[in-house]
Amino acid sequence: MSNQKSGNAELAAVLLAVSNQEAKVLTVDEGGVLPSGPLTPLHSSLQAGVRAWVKRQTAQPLGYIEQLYTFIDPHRGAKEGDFLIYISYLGLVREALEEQNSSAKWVDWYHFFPWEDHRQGRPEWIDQILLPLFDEWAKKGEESVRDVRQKRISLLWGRDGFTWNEEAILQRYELMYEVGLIPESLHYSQRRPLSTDYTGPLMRHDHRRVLASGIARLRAKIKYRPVIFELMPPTFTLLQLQQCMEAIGGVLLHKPNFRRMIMNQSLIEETGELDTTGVGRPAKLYRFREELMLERALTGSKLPLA
Amino acid sequence: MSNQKSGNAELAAVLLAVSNQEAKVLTVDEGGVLPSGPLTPLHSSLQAGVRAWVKRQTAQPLGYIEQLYTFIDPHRGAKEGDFLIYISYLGLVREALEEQNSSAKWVDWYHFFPWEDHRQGRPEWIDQILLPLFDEWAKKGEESVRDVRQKRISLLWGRDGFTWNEEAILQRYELMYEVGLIPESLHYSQRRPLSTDYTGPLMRHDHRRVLASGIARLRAKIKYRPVIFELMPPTFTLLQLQQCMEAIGGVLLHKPNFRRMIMNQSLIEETGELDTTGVGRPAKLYRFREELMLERALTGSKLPLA
DNA sequence: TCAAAAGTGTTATCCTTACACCCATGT
DNA sequence: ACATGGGTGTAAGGATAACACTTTTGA
Repeated sequence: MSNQKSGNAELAAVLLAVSNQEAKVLTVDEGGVLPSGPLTPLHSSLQAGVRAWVKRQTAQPLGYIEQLYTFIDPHRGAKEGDFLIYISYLGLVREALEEQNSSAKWVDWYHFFPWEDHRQGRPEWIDQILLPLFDEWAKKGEESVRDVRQKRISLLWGRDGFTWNEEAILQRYELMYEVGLIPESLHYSQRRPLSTDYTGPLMRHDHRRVLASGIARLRAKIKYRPVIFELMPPTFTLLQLQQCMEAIGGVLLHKPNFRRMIMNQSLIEETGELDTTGVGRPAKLYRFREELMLERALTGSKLPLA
Repeated sequence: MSNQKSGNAELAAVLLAVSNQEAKVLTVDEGGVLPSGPLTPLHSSLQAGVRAWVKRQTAQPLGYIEQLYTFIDPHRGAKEGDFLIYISYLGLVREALEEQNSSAKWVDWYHFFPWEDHRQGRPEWIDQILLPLFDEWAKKGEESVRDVRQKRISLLWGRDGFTWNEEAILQRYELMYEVGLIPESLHYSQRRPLSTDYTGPLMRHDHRRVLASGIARLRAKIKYRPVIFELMPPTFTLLQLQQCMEAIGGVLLHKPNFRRMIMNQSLIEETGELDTTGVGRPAKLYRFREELMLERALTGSKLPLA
C-alpha cells in the first residue's frame, strides 16, 4: 500500500573524541544539533558514504565508525505524508581540534548530560533535586505501575542497593524525558522548569537521544573491544589511558588494578620513551600493538569500567 | 546535491524460533528470501511498524524485537539512480507453528549455514574441504596480505590454537563470500562449485548475510541478556533450556555446570510440576521469573555458551 | 537389571578487588 | 622534605570448569 509516499534519508553522526580528560562531541549550530546531511547514493556502502561525508565536513580523519540506529521522523517530510529516515552513526576521532571554516564545535558531552559525570563523586543534586521529582511522578501513576516505576528509578539511578550503571545513560535520558523534566519532552513542565545546570540544554530533532545512544554504545563497547585506542594519541602513558576511560565512563577507576589489567592483556607495549612533562615520577610511554587488532576484534579485550 | 533522488525503504525481518532442538528461521518463497515488505509511515515508531506488519504476515505473536542493521541496495531502485534502503530487524518467536495461508515456512537455519552446527562435533569436511580452499586463496594473495589472511582463517575457523567462536558466524559467512565459495559471491567459481551440503543454498538480495547478522546478534546477546526465555514455552525443564541454548549456539554444553549457573542467577523458579513425558527420571518444570525482566534487562544475566 | 536422564559434591584454577606499600622526580 | 604521580606485592573471595558420583524413573 501507498508506494507513492517516499522516505528521504538523512545521516546523523555522533562523533566523539577525548582530549585531556574531557569527553567531547562534535556539534553544529551552537550545539543545537549533531552534524547531519542528506544521504546520497554515491557510495555502494553506507559506511563509505559516512566516511566521505565526515571528511568533507571536518578537519580530522575519522577512525572507527559503526552504525547506531535508524529511526523515522514523521514530521519532517517534504510533502504531507512524507517522512524522513534518519540513519545514525557513531564515529571515534583521535583528537578534538578546533574546526575552522564551519559552525562545527567540540563540546564536552557532560554539558548535555550533567548527571552522568561522577568523576568528582555522585552529584548531590541528583538525590536532592531529581529523585524527589521522579518519586512524585511514580506516586502520581496508577496503582499498578507505581512499583514498576519505583524499581525503574532505583535501578537507573543507583538507589536502594543498586549500583550506578554508566551504560544506562540512554534509559536515564528517556526517564527524564518521560517524566517531563527536560525541554525536549512533549509535556515539559513550563511552570517550574529545572535549571539547565541539571537538565542540560535542548538539542533539536531529538538529537540528544541519538547522542545518548552513541555514548551508551561506546561505554558498553569499550569494555570488550579495543576501541579506546581509536581515541588515544599514538603514544600515551597508563594514566592518560586510564583518564580517557574515566572521561568516557564518567566514573573513577582503581589505578593499580587498572594498570595490571591492561598489562595482562598485552594489548600495549613500551615505546622505551618516558613522559617527563608532568609533575612527579616520569611515566613510561606505551603504544597499542596494531598486530593484535585482527584477533582482538574477534576474541575481545577486557577493560574495566567501575 | 541530488535531492531529486529518493530512497524507498523496505523492512526485512529475521524471525527466529527454536522447537525441539531445531533452530529455525521464517522464510518465504521456498526459502529464497526473508520476509520483507515496504515501509509505510503509519506508525510513528519503526518498532511498532514491524510488529504490526509481522502480525499480518504470520500466525504467531512476535515477542522480543530489535533493530539489526540498515543498508542500501543500489541496484533495486524504481528508477535509474534510485536506491533501496533496507532496514533489518531481529524478532524472536516462541513457537515455530506451520504457516497456513502464505508461502512462509520455518526452516532449520543450519540448512543455510551447514558449517555452523557443531553439536555432533566439528564437521570433518570443514578441515578436509573448506580449509584447503581457504589456504589456497590465502597463498594466492599478494605477499603482504598472506599472513593476515592465514591469521584470519585460523581465528575464524578455530585452527592453530584458536578456539571456535560461535559468535563469528557473520565473519565466517563473509569469508566464504570473499573467497568465492558460495553462490552469492560475485566471483563464484562456476568451474568446480562446492556441493550445497557445504555451502548452503543461495538467498536472494543478500538475505543470507542479513540472516547471519541476526544469528550472530542472538548468539552474542543470549549470553548477557535474558532473551532465551523469549524462545521458550512458559514452562520447561532444565534440559530443554540447555538444548535451546545448544541449538542456538551450535555447540554442546556441560550439563552439571549449566544447571548450576542457571540456578545461581535465580532467573527461574520451580513450578512444582514434573515432566514425565520423556524417558529417564522425571525432570522438574521451571518458569522464568517475569518480575526480574526489568532489572535483568539492565544489570544483565549470565548464561554460558561453550 | 539396565539405560537414560536428573541431579549433587568437590576440587583446582583463574580472575577480580581491595589494601598496603615502595619508587622516582620536581619544587 | 614533601607532594605528586608511577609502580609492585599480596591475599581474600568469587566465578569457572572439570571430574566423579548418586538418584529416580520406564522398559
